[in-house]
Amino acid sequence: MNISSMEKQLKALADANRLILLSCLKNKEVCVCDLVDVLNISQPAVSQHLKKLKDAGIIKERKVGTWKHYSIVENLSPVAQQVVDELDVLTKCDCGGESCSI
Amino acid sequence: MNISSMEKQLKALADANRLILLSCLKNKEVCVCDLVDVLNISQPAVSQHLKKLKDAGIIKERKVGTWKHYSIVENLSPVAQQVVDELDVLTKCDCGGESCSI
DNA sequence: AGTAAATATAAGCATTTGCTTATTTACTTT
DNA sequence: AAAGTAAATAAGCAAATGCTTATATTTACT
Repeated sequence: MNISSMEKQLKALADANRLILLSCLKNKEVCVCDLVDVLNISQPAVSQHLKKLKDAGIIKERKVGTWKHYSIVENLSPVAQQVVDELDVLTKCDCGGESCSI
Repeated sequence: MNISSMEKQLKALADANRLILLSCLKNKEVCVCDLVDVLNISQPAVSQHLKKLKDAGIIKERKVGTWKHYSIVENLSPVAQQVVDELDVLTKCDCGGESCSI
């Protein structure tokens, strides 16, 4: 990987809120509404974080009606994979509530 | 590793100039004067980048007279190690010139 | 068609970042 | 001691970042 695409991925990863989002997404698909509940920031802020992760090729989205389900891409770069591996799974955002039915 | 120390390391790594510095330091010790020649930025700017990498626990310094030699720490965190592994060695900054004798 | 819900985008603002030039510190050499 | 060199620190500034509120877009439901 060249320096500039590595920089882009690292910039996307170098934020506590985005790392928490990735902890939520580790091993599962989660919809935006549930991710919003995890962080104490507004819905647009979460949306902007997700966009940054998506633009860096770290997560992908799947549209399901009005909802959007995000998940970590399959073939992550070695660096991004290592970051995700180091994160603890955050079960706080497991689905099951009435708000969202994955 | 917890989220906040991981964030600090990633922030230190998420910059093209600092990645280039790490490419120079890969496998060897280099003095500041030679690192300054590699990047097209001022000496103080390089010094600030090195400080950020040092504060994140990624590089260390060794004082030799008036010079300071920097190198990558031995027991790098898994994430930082993966980043360094992905970088190509930059031979441009190999010592040998008259300015610095490591 | 009209309303509601989920998400994205736009605009604005405070903080952080990365650079610059100027200065300071520490060491070496004469 | 005085002068020179290597590196760090200080101060200041433009650009980038992360948040906010407001608005737009898309889909679902009645």
